[in-house]
Amino acid sequence: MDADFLAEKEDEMGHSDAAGPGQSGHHDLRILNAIRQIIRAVDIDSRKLAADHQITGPQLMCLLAIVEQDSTTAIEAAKRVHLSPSTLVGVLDRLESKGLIRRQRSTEDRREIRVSATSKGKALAVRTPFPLQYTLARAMEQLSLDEQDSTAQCLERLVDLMGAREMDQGPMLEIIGLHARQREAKPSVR
Amino acid sequence: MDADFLAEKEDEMGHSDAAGPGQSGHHDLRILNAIRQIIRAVDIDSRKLAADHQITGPQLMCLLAIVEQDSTTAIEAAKRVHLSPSTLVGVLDRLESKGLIRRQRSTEDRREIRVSATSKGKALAVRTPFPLQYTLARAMEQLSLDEQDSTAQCLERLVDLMGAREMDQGPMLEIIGLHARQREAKPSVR
DNA sequence: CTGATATCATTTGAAGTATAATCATTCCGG
DNA sequence: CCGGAATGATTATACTTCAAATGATATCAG
Repeated sequence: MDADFLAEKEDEMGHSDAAGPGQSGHHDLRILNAIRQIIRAVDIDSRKLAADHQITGPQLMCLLAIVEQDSTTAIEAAKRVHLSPSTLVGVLDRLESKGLIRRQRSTEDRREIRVSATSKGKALAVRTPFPLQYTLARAMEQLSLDEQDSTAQCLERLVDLMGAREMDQGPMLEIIGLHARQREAKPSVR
Repeated sequence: MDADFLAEKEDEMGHSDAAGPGQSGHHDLRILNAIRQIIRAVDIDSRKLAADHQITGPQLMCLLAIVEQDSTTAIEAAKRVHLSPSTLVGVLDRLESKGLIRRQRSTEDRREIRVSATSKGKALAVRTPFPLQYTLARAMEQLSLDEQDSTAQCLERLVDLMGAREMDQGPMLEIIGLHARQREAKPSVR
């Protein structure tokens, strides 16, 4: 499989799980590789969604979050869709220029911008299918419900593990830790 | 979990999420949501990698693919790293401007550009761990080998189902012995 | 040989994404 | 009340990513 051409290098570097000589060390790289391909597929499909419905995946996600709440602030919406505020601004710009949302400066706290969906935006939100991109949807069709569930769990756990880490520690600390690991070839068993 | 705010809407609005009979329900949405968070985490980590090693994740992936082949064309490299040609050009531009790779017009077929790593590029490729981003690496550390494997299988199956693989059944062999070549610092250009 | 077609690399244009810096406003301690 | 810290939104900058259009070259049919 494709990941192998990188996995080999990993072994040489003495990275993680040195448990299996020559074999077991490349799970993480396999995963990264798979993720990159999934990223690409999702991105490509988002473009198709855009061609069909004049709205991209991320835009639809944001619009749905806004419709759902009737009115929110940018920061609040950003948290909801797991995007940074600055990213969200760009998405909101595009949604606004399409007339799907509205921005109004809050009267109480003039720093805030209240964001709400226009009737056009609400209509689109109702009419447009979920931002589940086509290829992913097709892939899901081929899985049993149990498999879908386990796939979801698998990914969600990954998200948990990644997210939980990030909150608890200073970024510098974790980087230093990783550097140390490079040299030690420390067994990465939990 | 965060995916709920969308799953809820689904029920409410009677959306049947392309995957078929209503009850396959939120699995796919959970998955899409998880994927988006993973995308974000990988992206954020790529920035940390860049801060530490002056090279981003995608750039390093491309550089590794180039180093490994000694010399290749843009199209060939693109297939190898699962990127579109137009995407690759940008990455190559940055690698070239950092002096890590070299571009030379092929003499036999003047349409082609032979891409090869400079000694500086090779050195960096050997020295830099691998493009496994930090947060993902940490997440992996917390999983048993079995869990890592099942996670990898899970993602790879998804990739397979999505058909993201059909594009590249290219030659991914003769990779063994990559580091041997790297260590020898053999400059031979075949 | 010539014109049509295919292939390779690149450019163009657009979107998504992040961090860091900036601007405006609010809040709060003295 | 005032000045600095905190907060919300945005801008600036940079990178990744794609499809579509372009330019240069090769290949092939006639």
